[in-house]
Amino acid sequence: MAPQLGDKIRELRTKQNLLLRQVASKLDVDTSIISKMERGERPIKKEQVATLAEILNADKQELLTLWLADQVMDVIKDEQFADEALKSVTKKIKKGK
Amino acid sequence: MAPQLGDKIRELRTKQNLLLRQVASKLDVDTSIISKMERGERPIKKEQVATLAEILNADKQELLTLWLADQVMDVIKDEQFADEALKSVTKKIKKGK
DNA sequence: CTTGTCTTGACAAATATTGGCTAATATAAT
DNA sequence: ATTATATTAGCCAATATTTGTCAAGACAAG
Repeated sequence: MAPQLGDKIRELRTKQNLLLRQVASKLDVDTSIISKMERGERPIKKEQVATLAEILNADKQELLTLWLADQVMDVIKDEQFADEALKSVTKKIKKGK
Repeated sequence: MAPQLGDKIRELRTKQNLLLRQVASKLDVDTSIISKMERGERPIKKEQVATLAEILNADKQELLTLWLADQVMDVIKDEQFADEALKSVTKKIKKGK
């Protein structure tokens, strides 16, 4: 199953032997913030995702899609009629909105 | 296509010849707020949807589903990879999250 | 022109979000 | 065990967003 964006970022970072503080300085935020982002404790801003893709040499589109999926999940988690609503939205956007 | 929640509410209200201020008082908000809710200019709170279903003798589940679809739309509108993200989320929730 | 309904915009108060700091906790090496 | 480095947790202040209230405007009916 598709991971959450935070998991993906941590995976990319550790595979390249980068430290939190190294990524943090490039992203210009405190180390603790990145740590929280990776663990899903803090939301990640869209522009930050793009920057992270560059820092980590990752596919920007892939990360942005994960990011968006996280946003959607935030909205529908714990919702009883999530499936119905998703279906309806899917239809709607296929028609060019 | 499924209407937005606001449209549906206005439809229900006018068909029953109810005035904004009548619904407003039952919902305990200012008239202007309802007006904006119906036109999608102000977000509607989840609890308010349930109350509105009672006031308007509508199906609570239907309204809540419309409400949720609106929430999702807010997130994905203007997003390039909306379809991809939606697909992934749909899969994820089918597996019981 | 008066009345009633609905809409709109401006404003302030309340709430939420954000990031930084610092201290605490791991983890690893010697 | 001590040192060095990495990560995480908690709290605070600044900022942004949301919220409701109010007054004024638009519009139609009589």
